[in-house]
Amino acid sequence: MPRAGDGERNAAGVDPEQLWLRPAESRRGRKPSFSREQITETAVALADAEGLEAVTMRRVAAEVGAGVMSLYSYAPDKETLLELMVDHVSGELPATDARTGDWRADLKTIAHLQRALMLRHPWLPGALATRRSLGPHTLAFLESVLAALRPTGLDGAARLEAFAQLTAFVSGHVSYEIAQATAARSADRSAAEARYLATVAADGHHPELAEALAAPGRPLTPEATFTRFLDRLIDGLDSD
Amino acid sequence: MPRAGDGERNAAGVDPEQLWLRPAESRRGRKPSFSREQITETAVALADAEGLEAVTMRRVAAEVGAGVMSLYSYAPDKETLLELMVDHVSGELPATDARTGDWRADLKTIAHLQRALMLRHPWLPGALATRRSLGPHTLAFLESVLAALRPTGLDGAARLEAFAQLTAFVSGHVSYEIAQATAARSADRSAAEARYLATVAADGHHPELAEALAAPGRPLTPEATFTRFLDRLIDGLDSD
DNA sequence: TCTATTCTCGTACGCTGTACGGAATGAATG
DNA sequence: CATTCATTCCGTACAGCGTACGAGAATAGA
Repeated sequence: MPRAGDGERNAAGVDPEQLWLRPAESRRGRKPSFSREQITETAVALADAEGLEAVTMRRVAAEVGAGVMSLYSYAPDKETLLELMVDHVSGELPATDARTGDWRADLKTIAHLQRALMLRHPWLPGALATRRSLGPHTLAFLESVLAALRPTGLDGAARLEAFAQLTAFVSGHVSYEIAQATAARSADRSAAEARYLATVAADGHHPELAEALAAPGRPLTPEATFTRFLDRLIDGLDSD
Repeated sequence: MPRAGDGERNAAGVDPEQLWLRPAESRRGRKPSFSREQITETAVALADAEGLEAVTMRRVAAEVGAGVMSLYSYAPDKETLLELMVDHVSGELPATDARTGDWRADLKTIAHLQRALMLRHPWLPGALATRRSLGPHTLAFLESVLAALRPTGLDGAARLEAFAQLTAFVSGHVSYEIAQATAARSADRSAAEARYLATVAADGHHPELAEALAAPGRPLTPEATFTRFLDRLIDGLDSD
């Protein structure tokens, strides 16, 4: 399972049974004007376009064309809405049940798909850092990763841990990748930072930093770096 | 450098030159009643005791015995205060300049120190997920890791990236570790979750999940898992 | 003593998530 | 058909957040 908490006090959230196991058999009462799907999709689109911090209840409601408090008929709180968003985009991951016979290759393929998903939804690593989803799409993905991990010979707990570790790795890498890209894009900020680092490097107390900054080497593509670290991680997965 | 951003709109922060390069030569004017150090330490203590979300400007001010707005004489905004906190605790990392001659062992030692730091300050992974510090302690630590990485033969950019990747890995792992521990501690929540997962596992569509949950295997200590993944990552560091 | 400078902090504003409760809706019941 | 009652819709309100503003207090140099 993906990680959660991150040192904050346990965010708790809502009972997963209540959240995910609802055939929704409301016979009586007023007909819903919106749908959970619709609201979730709107929130996802908003996060894609303007970042996770643009996703406020008021903003989502406005975008959907509903009153703010109407959202609370579809999700008990904002935290839950975020879980719905995470699970929703997880549905974009194809259920690659076609195993090639080489589990390492399979896992690498999966990780690259996960990376692509996170690049498509740059808010996803940030959202995953503080919560996890146990929704149907997430569980389907978990299921397929567990299947891919079967040939490793790892036991149950270890397979679950490997899944968490891989997700955390991809998430961490994409975070870094995005940070680099946006830093390069906002010129002022990164220029000030570069000047500051140059100052520090020139003080004589940071020779290693000075050299690392001076000799950048061939610029690796993020993709290449990702692949390299990923391969290390996966290749060593079944040892001991 | 550690990661930042996490898909959120660039939090920006404040010019690092303004922040970190200040001999503070105020001759005239009223004497400060507090100090940046004091405020930072208070905030760290608060986060240690009650989590990162307890660190509000009002709360820190109250704890310090100052008015809320007085904090803004010492840090231009909350984001900066968090950077100060991150750099402050980074000062607890010993500058292990004693290299053993085995760079892999050196890096593993460093990573274990980092993990211990994060376990001591459980809010740190969460804080690191959205920002990074370029303060003196952080840079000193960076310097020592770069030195340890020198024998790998990686070029400048690759060494910086390796540092970021290692930090992200440790951070990710400790997040997971903490989440597991706190989940186990809050009985209600994890019981509901276990029941839900059991339901899902029983639906026939998640055989892998069912088996992974059923056959937990010997319970690995977090420490052991950490070491195992860390070793994989570091052992493969110089290949390409 | 006067003046320039700096720190202190009460008040206030706009933002957040969401509790509450009344109005609207519509299926089930009498 | 009238009534009941579950359900959804949502305006209002509240506590809490980060922080802009500016008035007052303190201090060093002139």
